[in-house]
Amino acid sequence: MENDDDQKKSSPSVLGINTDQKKKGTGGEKKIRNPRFAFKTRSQVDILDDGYRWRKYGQKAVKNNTFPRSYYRCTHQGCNVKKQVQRLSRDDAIVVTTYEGKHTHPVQKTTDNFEQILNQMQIYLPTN
DNA sequence: CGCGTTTGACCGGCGC
DNA sequence: GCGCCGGTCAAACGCG
Repeated sequence: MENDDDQKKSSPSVLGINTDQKKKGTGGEKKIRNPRFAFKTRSQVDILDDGYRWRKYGQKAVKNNTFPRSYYRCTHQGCNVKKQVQRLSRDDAIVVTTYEGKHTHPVQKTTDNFEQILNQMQIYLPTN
């Protein structure tokens, strides 16, 4: 078998993905940047339905925090938006939701409840 | 049946 | 040069 490479994993060849994750180019520079903004919400659950569908792709513990952080990604065609949810170690009742990227599709669910959540959430603009 | 979720393992970059 | 950390992906399973 060919094992040449047995190395496993690897290869994302077929995926072809892309996105732009990091790439450095030579200068080219893309115009697009990933807008990042975070929300501080007071909730007991990290799953806040903002009207979009999210798929969890990982969970890792954070330093300085006894609670783990959850990574979510938007499952829309052409919508490469990423979202991360983290709980404050000091206030387990506070949930911080960070959105990265911009949605290319409009929301059709508009959860009214979400509107109420906005009422409790505070906006955080990274020192960006 | 399809989708979403979970866990483990791997990779790259950086520091010293 | 090496080790460490963070971050992401893959596969498999269960549910409605």
